[in-house]
Amino acid sequence: MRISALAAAADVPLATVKYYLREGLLHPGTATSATQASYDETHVRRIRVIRALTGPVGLSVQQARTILGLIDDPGVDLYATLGRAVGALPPSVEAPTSDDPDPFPRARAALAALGQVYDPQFAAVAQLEAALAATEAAGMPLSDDRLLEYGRRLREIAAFDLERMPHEPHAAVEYTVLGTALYEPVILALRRLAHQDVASRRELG
Amino acid sequence: MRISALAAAADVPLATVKYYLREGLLHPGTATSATQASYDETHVRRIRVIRALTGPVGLSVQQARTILGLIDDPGVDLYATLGRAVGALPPSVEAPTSDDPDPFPRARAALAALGQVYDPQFAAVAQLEAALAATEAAGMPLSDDRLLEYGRRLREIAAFDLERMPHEPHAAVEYTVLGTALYEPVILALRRLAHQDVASRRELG
DNA sequence: TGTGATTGGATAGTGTTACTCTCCAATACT
DNA sequence: AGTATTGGAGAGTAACACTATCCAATCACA
Repeated sequence: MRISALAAAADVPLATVKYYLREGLLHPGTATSATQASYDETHVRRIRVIRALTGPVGLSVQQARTILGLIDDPGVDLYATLGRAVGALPPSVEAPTSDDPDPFPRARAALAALGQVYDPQFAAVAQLEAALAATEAAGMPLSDDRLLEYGRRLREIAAFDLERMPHEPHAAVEYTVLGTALYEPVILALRRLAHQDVASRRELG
Repeated sequence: MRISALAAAADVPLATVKYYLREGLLHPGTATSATQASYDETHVRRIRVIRALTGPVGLSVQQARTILGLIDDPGVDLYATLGRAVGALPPSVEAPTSDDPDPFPRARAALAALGQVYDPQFAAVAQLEAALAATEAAGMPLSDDRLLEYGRRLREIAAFDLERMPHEPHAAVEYTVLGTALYEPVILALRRLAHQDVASRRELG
């Protein structure tokens, strides 16, 4: 398959395929001559993953490159790999100043209330802190009972996710990293739709 | 309070306050002379909401303007207002061609499986369709049991949200619109952290 | 009452991002 | 033989969220 066939198969403009190659999101084809290379199904699949990540998931090309890099070449430690992947996911928050004795007061309190263990280095802690700070700044702080409700339901979802994790290490990384990112838009859409469903039932009942 | 005091109180650059005024995200102060206007606490709060929406929630200035406009001036119909608000939230998906007999096959099947009623005009339907299409394109389609699990937990969360909705109409709009947007980053962060917590318990146990 | 700072407002400039366009010489097809 | 397409490089573009510069009209204080 030549580059124009690849572009057609993945349904993206040729110039965009060239752009992904240049940016290192897409692995080069195997060169068959000085001005020709051939591409295969792995390239088509890769482009589809790139579009999924930069589209619904909302990643920048830079973030997508990081995520894809982790899948292609995961470290030995699945936990550390997932940590790096979560750090690349939006919302990106900058690391706190290292001399701050309590950089995440809201997140710390919330996780304590939930009884959850966590690694303060994990990017999601800073993300939770920023999200909680935003709710307060906007005048709608997260109440304790809401935190408990959300935390409980999301832990049930997380437990389900982990039950389905493949055993083979490479597949596990791909499942975990892509599953974290790809299912998030589904979760948000389902909550928005559930609001509508619950509201309509309440009106009628 | 003059404009520089407002900028200091809300902790944003003065030039940015002027930008928000120009873009219509922030209501003008009351003019006290040809070159002076005075601002109050409502302006400070508004800027905080703007920063919350354009920061952790990840809205563009354009999207934030739409959301804020709906809160300021909601229609008589809460349902329609929420629908418009959800349409302004990312991920933005374009409306399907009107002559397509079945524009949302995946979302339709998913909502049928969940037994949920929905309005096909509701933007979240198109968002769910795009999110499901992305999972398939990336080679990780959402299985039926996962859909059921996610749908059930999110409906529980949605029911909780609605229970806490204020009765006064204006407060209800603000709660619903801001609550949908502001709590989403919290939900994603909590899922990411729950993965870590559940995984660590599993290893130890 | 002078005088330096600040104001609201308008206009233009900046850096980033995700493409998109244009060229090019070197093949490939017919 | 001649037209078309290729991979690759470079520059261009449009949108975005500020940010900087100006300006004449006040204002605040000495």
